[in-house]
Amino acid sequence: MGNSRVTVREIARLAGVSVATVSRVSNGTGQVSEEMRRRVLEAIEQHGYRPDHLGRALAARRHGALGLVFPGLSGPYFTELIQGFESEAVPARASVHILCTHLREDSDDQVLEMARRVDGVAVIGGTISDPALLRLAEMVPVVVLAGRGPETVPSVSVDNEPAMTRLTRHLLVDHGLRRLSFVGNPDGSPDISDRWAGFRAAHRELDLTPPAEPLRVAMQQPDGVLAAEQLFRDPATAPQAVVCANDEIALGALVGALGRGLRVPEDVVITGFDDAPMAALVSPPLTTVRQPVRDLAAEAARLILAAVDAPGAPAPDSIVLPTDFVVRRSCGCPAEAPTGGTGK
Amino acid sequence: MGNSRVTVREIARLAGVSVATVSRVSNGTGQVSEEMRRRVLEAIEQHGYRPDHLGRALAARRHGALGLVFPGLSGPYFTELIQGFESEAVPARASVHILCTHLREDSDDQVLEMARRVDGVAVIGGTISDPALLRLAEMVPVVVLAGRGPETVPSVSVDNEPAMTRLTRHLLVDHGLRRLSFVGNPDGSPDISDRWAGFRAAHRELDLTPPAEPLRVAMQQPDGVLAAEQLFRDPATAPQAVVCANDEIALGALVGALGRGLRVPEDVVITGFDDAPMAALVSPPLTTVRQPVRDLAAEAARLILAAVDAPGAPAPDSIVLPTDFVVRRSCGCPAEAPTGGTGK
DNA sequence: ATGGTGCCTGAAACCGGTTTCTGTTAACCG
DNA sequence: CGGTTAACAGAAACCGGTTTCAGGCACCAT
Repeated sequence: MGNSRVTVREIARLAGVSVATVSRVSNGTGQVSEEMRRRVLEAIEQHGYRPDHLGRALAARRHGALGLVFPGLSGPYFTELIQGFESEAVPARASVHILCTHLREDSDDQVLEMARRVDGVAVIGGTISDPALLRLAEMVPVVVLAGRGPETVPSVSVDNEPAMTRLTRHLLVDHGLRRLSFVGNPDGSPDISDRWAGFRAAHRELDLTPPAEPLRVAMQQPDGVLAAEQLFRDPATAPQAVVCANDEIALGALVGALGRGLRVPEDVVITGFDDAPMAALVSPPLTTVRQPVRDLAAEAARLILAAVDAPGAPAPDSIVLPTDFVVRRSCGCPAEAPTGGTGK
Repeated sequence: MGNSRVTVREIARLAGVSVATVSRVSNGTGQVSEEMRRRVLEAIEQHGYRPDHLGRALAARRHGALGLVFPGLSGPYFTELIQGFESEAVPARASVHILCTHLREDSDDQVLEMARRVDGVAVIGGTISDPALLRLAEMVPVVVLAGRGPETVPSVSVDNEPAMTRLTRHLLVDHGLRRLSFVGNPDGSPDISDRWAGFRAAHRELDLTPPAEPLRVAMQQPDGVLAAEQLFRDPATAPQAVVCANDEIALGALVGALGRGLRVPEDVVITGFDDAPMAALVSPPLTTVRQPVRDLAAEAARLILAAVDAPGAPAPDSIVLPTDFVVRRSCGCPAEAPTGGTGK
């Protein structure tokens, strides 16, 4: 029993019926008499028959799988994405394929290759080129997750730019800070690019000149530590506030700043983006922007699943989810102040 | 061009040859005359033919995919695992399916279902029941990653117990500490169970009584913060050293301790396990045990791929990789002392 | 001229399912 | 009682590949 080598024809022979009947019983489709059903179910039960996924997939011309493509895996942000995506895929009986391109030379080809094994793909913004994205979209439904693609490819993202503008404005206006540094690489992903744009927009609103360049580092805690080291090396050029592209960097920067004996927020203000679980737990707690990461990925999965089920339907509109500005102590506010959304 | 709807028969018709010849050309198998090959390649090129993965998989009775099963995704440890696994799978042209069971009721069934879509599976220790593991092993090659399964299922892990014994002995003997707390849930995974065992073994070696119970928390930074809160609430019962089951917890505990105004290592010693990138960057840097997480997963992937290629071969032996004891300042040592392996 | 040998080629079977289409049977109706 | 219809079963085609097997042909040695 439990032998996965047993096929429809085998069951059909044992139950003394045709393969069509076995298929009908095992799928609950069509009309089957009580007597036949009983005989078939008995044979299925007795030999532990389970229809082969490949045979079924070939006949249905459907893989029963969704792809998720990353540049690289790092930090709680990505694990949240995966789990949000999975939470929608699994109930839909679709398995999840993942691919980390590591921004290798052949990333585009790898993604195209993956597309031939799944029914739809979500690509993290900034992972592959736009032309590749378009070719991908010809093959299977695609959505860009956390970022934007070409006009015709739907995407799911948050209102990065206004959120970061609001945060930056808070530092400039409410705290009267002037020398701000932005830490993160705008070329690394559309998300960061938007946040950098929001950061500069807040400066221009107030007729201030934003820094010409961000401090380009990767997105993890260690990168934040290194950034702090660089920013605070020379007290003369040290910023009053470090606006980090995400919480991971901010947490690293905080550790780095405290490690150098600086007080936060008295000597330097530090802010993040994401509202990762640690953000509320460090001392001082991190002022940041909460974004619904899991929902973001779940929404992407839903979009793809819908497109798979309704082929030929027009590509859905892009979705922008709202964020919340979360004021805590690392910006210099006395305590957890009231928060408000930035969504329209 | 690029149309994925074109099939072997279509190409065969266009090139005026049989499907067998097309198949031979596209796979480079068998003997084909130069003239035929040219005609077929031309047709393939012209119509952008790429063999369908499902058809091919069905004929080969091989999915070209490997599964990776987690209890849940969290922290750098798991992202490292995924990337290590992928680094072996991708060159072998196998895609990677992931499944987070979240320790749900139907975890076992979900994993069994996954097994029908892949050629082999790696299961993180402690994710599913032993009976399920055995049934899984009847279906496809399986290895337990970071943990142990039933005798007959090969596993890949590190020498957790001796490594933790060595670290604990260092605290007890070299630093003369006595009141140690272990933070982590031994029931959560075999890895942690072994580390807890190693912790106690070090006490018994010295005729000391280890704590009866660990402080059971989950494995992420926030859990470490909460643990610190609990441990240091009452100064009378506060431990002299906090031995954490992994670096994430230790980092959280460190943040929590510093946040309460405690000095590390003067007031309390904190140690980790993993040697995550942050371990070396915090102040004080974390004394910990380095384990080759990526290699661990890569090794698991290699084992599975070998088993898939050589069906019927006896299950390989389990593998235990060595670790390194990394002494830094959080244990009270003055600076980065010489390190040494614990592997046999 | 004959038989043997290798190289190519294509028809057909196969992988394991689903689905269409045809045919049988029984029930129902006037 | 004859005719229509609905319910059901099975043969065969299909999904898109690979592989076996038999045959055709050129070349070589006898």
